[in-house]
Amino acid sequence: MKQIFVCRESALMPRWREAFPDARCVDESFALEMASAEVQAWVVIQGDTWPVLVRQLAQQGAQQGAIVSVLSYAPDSREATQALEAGARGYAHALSPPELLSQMALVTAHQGIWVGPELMAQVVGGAYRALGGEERLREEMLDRLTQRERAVAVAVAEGNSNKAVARLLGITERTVKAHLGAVFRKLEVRDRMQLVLKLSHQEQSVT
Amino acid sequence: MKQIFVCRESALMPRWREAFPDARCVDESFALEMASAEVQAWVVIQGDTWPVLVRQLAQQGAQQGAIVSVLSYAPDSREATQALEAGARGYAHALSPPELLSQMALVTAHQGIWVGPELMAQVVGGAYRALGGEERLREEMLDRLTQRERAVAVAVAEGNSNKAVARLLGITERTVKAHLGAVFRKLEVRDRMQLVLKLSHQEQSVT
DNA sequence: CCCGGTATTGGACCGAAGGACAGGTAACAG
DNA sequence: CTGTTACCTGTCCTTCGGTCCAATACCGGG
Repeated sequence: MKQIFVCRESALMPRWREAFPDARCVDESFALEMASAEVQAWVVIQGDTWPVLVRQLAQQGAQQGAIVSVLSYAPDSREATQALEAGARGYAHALSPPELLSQMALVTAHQGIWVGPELMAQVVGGAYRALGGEERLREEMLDRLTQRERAVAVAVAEGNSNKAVARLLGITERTVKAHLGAVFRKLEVRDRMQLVLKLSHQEQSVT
Repeated sequence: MKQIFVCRESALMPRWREAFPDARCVDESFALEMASAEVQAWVVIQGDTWPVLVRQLAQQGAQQGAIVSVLSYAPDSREATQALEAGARGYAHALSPPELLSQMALVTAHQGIWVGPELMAQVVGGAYRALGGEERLREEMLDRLTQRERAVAVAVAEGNSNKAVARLLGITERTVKAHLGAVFRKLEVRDRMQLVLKLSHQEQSVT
């Protein structure tokens, strides 16, 4: 398995050499020429055209292209998904220690995906929500409430004021407050803000 | 690295034994007892409570739990994301060949994710839409604001009170209100509720 | 029949939120 | 120099949100 880094010679980090002593450093066009299933390519992010390169490297022609991993100096979940979506099998910080790079190489060479636990959580979380998984969590929350409380909670979570909810349900604003109080206790939130955040997606930051 | 299959003895497939001759077959409660970082657990999907089991196995107490892989007789992308979201590191067809299972074990043991190319494409696709699509809209909103307004807006959208935002940014609560007022005008929302809904996802119901 | 949960409402109280009005500085374009 | 814009602060004032302490009524299980 040949290792090649796609970047300028000057941008090559010593730790990469450390991880793969036999690695070569090539430019984009040359990388495309030698892309094959026997090659592991490491693309260092610069500019915004890297997804194109990754895509080309990963699916050379009809069959299996190179095994592509993306290295970023400022990793984030959006970039990670973008990389995976383009066909990369690995995504990590460009300054990751050599041992980690070796591990990535091992994993990706065996049809695995390597992304790093915290980023993976976000990537998967995104997919989970996108595929309707969040509905289940939402239901799980809501079924701990009574009918009325549920109705109030949903209405509030849609951005309605207490008064508006009262009109909607044909009850007093006072009663809305009572139900809402119960909802707060049961779902363990402080106020309607936290409720909205809890019911929409799970990423509230406790102050 | 110990291999354990979580299923009834009768449900154990010969090919699993082939892949891991030393594997044990245990029930759920026993699996939970012996879950640790040195254990690789294979959960065979049956019923609809498996995500709970996976979650418990994967994050045993505070630290690292077992390495969990999920085997399904009817794999699909929703189930795959659900598995990953629950903390599983692998997801494959229950009738996968022994070599593939070994490969999965290798990959997952090294912090990798193994899902299978075609399913991975769908999972990532979902994440891409979820993270990419919404982010763009969100950015579009925010770049109509000044630096300070943006900072206030996101802080509020995370559920912070005016006072908390003031502390966070090192300014007066009054100033927070001023910026927030500007944000409301520019984004055409009535209050912080609508702001949260507008910035988190696009589904506010105008009353 | 009593107890507990649900649904409803009342009043009072206090803090948070948001608007109105009025200032201040600093930077920058015309 | 003047007008504009971002940024920061202040004082009122009103409304909204949330909690505490009540009360009444229904309904089902022990």
